Amino acid sequence: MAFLEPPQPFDFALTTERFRAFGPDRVNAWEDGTLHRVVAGREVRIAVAPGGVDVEPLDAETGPAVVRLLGGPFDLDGFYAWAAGDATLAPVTRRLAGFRPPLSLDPFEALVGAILAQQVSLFSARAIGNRMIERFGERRGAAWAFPTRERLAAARQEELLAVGLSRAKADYVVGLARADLDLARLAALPDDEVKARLTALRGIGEWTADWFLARHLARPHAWPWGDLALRKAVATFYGDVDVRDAGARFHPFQNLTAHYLLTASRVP
DNA sequence: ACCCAGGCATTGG
DNA sequence: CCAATGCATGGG
Repeated sequence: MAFLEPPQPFDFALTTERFRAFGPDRVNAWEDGTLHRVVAGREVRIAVAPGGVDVEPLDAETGPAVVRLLGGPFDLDGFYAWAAGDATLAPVTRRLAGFRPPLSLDPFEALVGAILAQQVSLFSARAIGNRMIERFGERRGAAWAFPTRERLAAARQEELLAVGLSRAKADYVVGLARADLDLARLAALPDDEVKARLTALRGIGEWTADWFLARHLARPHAWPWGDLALRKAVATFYGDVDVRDAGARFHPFQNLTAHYLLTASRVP
């Protein structure tokens, strides 16, 4: 096992909590305290180590991917300094010190995962997603590679219904897979342009686009104000406020604020 | 048997 | 701009 130090501060248990919170995850598989994840076709194992993580195999391809997976790009120091001025957020950041919101490594995976999570509970979405991954993805050790865009572009609606998608979501997923849109190039565009390109697709609304900005592109200002769980979390911490407007209060750390409020409402 | 859960498109005001 | 409606599944 090779040692890798993500940006500090860093807390492995808090950062990986999301991979365990909603039932088993075939793509980010948790087994015996180790996170298993397929990167570029190979299984990578990630375990806690003093001051960082042990990664196997660690090379020029897996290292940067693992850092992103563990939320490396987020500016926690800046966030904590800013949050110290907010009487509600300050204790939350102290309690969750070192929590880095995990990032989706692949844009197609991020969008399909968000589509599956629309409207239903995350436990339900996870169960359906796991069945979809087992049918259309490929196993590599303890983890599964998420189904490729090409594979889902060729999927028949009936196959997707069989793993539990609604007819509408089956159409959304196949439509996205077949769409004439280079998902990797979205990373070069500003937030509102990314949202415009994505919401032009059937089945992708503002909520889905906001989570794509937040969890795949790590955009600091992403604020998924329509999210039901975020609405509850904001109500818990700030009372009866307009969640959409409240985003301005958290500028320029809306994304980290959303993740910290959500995790704080989940983790004792 | 209900009811709700980290939405969206469609239809009709 | 806003309200109502159907959607498929998992967990309580």
